[in-house]
Amino acid sequence: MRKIKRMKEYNPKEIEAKRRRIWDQKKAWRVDLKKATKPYYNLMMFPYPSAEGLHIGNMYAFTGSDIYGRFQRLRGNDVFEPMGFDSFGIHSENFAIKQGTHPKEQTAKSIKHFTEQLKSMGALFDWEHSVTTSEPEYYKWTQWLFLQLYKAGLAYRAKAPVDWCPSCKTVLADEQVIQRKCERCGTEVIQRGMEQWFFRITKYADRLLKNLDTIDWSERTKTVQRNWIGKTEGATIIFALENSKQTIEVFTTRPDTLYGATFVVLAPEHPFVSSLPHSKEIHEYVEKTKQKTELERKAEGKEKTAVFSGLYAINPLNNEKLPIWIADYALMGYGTGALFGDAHDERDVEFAKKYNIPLKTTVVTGDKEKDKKILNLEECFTGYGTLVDSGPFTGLSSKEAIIKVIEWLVAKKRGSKRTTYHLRDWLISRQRYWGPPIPIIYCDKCGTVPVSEKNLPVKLPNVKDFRPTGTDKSPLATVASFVNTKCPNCKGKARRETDVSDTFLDSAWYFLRYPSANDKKQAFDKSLTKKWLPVNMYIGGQEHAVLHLLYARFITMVLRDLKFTEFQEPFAKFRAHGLLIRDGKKISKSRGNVINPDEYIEKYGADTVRTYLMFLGPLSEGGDWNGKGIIGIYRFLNRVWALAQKTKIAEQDSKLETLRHRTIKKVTEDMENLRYNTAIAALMEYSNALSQADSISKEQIKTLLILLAPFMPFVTEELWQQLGNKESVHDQKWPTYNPALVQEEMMRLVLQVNGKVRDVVGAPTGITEEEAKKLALSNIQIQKWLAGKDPKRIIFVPKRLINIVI
RNA sequence: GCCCUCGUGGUGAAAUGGCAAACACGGUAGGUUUAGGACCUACUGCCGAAAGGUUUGGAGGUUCAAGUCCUCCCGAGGGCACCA
Repeated sequence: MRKIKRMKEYNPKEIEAKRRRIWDQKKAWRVDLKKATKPYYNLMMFPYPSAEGLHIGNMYAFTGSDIYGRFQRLRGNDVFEPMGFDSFGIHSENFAIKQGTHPKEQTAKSIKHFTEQLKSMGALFDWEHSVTTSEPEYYKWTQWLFLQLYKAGLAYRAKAPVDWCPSCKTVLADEQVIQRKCERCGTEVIQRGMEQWFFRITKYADRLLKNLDTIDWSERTKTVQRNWIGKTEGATIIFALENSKQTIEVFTTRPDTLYGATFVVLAPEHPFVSSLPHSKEIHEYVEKTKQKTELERKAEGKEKTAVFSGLYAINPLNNEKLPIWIADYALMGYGTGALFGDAHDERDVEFAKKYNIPLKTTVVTGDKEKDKKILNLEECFTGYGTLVDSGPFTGLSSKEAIIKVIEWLVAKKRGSKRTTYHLRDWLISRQRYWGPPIPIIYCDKCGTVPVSEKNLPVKLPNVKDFRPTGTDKSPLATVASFVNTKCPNCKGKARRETDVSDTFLDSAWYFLRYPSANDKKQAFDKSLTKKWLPVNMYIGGQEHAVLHLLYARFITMVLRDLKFTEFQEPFAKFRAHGLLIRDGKKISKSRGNVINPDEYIEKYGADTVRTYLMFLGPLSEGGDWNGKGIIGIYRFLNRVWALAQKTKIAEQDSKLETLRHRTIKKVTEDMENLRYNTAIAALMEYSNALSQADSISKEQIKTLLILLAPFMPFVTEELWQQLGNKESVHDQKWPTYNPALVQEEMMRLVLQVNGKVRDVVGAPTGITEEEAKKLALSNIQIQKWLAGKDPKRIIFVPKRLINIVI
């Protein structure tokens, strides 16, 4: 009876259903968060449950992360691997609009479908600690978080030029505008002056930058964040106005060129411009520029436009009179919104030429030919060089001059060192429906009043027409019962804020909620948080480098400053996974090349799909799914299955033992570095060797199953049980290797002549240089190539080769 | 324009400066099978009958030895961008 059962064929569908049932019953993924002694928080980026179902790209990312979690568990850690849903926000809302259903219904439906799919992939997800950002139990605490920032003076409302997406009908954060287009829908954004809520992330710019050196993240991701924060060192220079007490502050990274300044440019939005005596020409220019859309500006091909203000500034260095122009190539959002123009900046030169403003060379290279052109203004030199025609600074190098000019400015109180950042404050209000209402009340008497914490959550009302209005207001503004409220202060009539917060606020703290997911009294439990955070390993998409990952770091720093937590950085280790493509092309609905994971799981089982996805290439590089190769993995599983049915399990063979130890070493190292593709290859070699062997030991097959368990959780468990083991394969100890056994006794010694391989011979691994030389020089092939000549030099590389140079 | 990553067989890809193409897919031949599929064995970068030569986007360089390090160029992908 037993024998018949053992001989049965590999049937993934049956096995996976059975194993899932048993694991669910036993709650095999459960970890006691309070009692765990070796906490290991393995996090992956929770999905937006907005699409028709789990995308193969989601599965790729989750599998990569789950394998790492399973590996850590086998190494004896108490692994906490939660999963949840980022269900609030524009993604889910847009999908609901498209489907013609209410977001609330649609989200519930999507989550149900997603959960089913997620359960089929065989991950360690702890379903008792899941979060759904659109549930009041969750967003209550998102609102609480907003209030903490408000109280700390880090949330403020201000009127500012903001980016508005005409298609999504809401304002967007700076980070959500890519190439002046909406990150979600690709529509060109319009700049509008609107009063909006911001988080003061710029206050943390320096810390966000400096801390990057302390965390173990993919270097690529760090670079993107560094660039986004965009620290620039420079100086501000105070220009006095001619015949006036007023001054203008200008930002520059090149104070060494100040001596050669010939004009000053102000951004049209610069406050000084509006204070100018109103000439019609200036007024018209400013109005025209403001109305220009980005599209029109682009169509003009960056052609600079300007108007002369009629005023002059005085260069503090040499008292020269500089005309002040108003031009849209000066940007209010950068530096001080004002700049000085000189001959060592291409944009300045282009501008000066168009408006016939004189220029003056003050920096040269030292190359005579080149300098001739530079001095004649035939060529624009923007690099560092030596100063000429610069009064007391003449002869200095640019670098010296920068220091000296700043010293001079500071001494004369005409300027100072200054650092600016590309990073802007985080615009978090949205004129949409599907998000957490911002917990603020406006009272005519008391002004802006925060909702009291005990009255949270401010529940999102059920609105029939939830579509964006296109006005400056969220659909919530149309719900009188929501808007009209009492002032928490004076109990008088008051109005609620009707905007909701950005989805990225929901996801900026979800990892803090997971361990405390069922805590009704607080956002996160102090002792649980201390025990489990920061996250040990976070694997996710590189596309979130400047959005989610930056916001999460910011929120974590704020919470630490407010003494809620004790750590500055949320994710100790972060690794970005690559993109899964198909036949060399991006996978997208519009291309019609989407892959439905369900189909493949149905056909081959989740074990095969997981392993195939990881076999495509290194996780960090992504992979190219062409679907054909999946059969190779399926065959591999079948071979492993057949191998475990092998009855000839007997004594150990030393050759296989060497391979076993080598495989353990290779796989362990590859797992650590997320090089799953080569780990799988090594396991295939090991498995193939076992298949071909006459007899294999129990230890050898056990090693195979444990090493394979993170990749193929179902079939390894099934085979483990078939071998008569009572415990789960996933509760075993990761095998260790003996370094002494990794090395084979005999090796292949490569014999080279002048760097070319002429023969390969067997030799003892520990062969000495002398012995190797003898061996090589007596070799017939080598003698043939030496042709009687004496070697000039012999290079011996132990355990590898000997190279004879003639 | 600036910054980052990457270019290796028919395909996905391997390779601490030390035998290029591991592991797979596909292909060819053979075996097995009532047939199909599945499975098993051998071969499979290119030129060559063989000996041998040759090959990692291109051109140089360093080195006994370069896919790997350096310089320039070409191409692909990503990020930033009138950022002073």
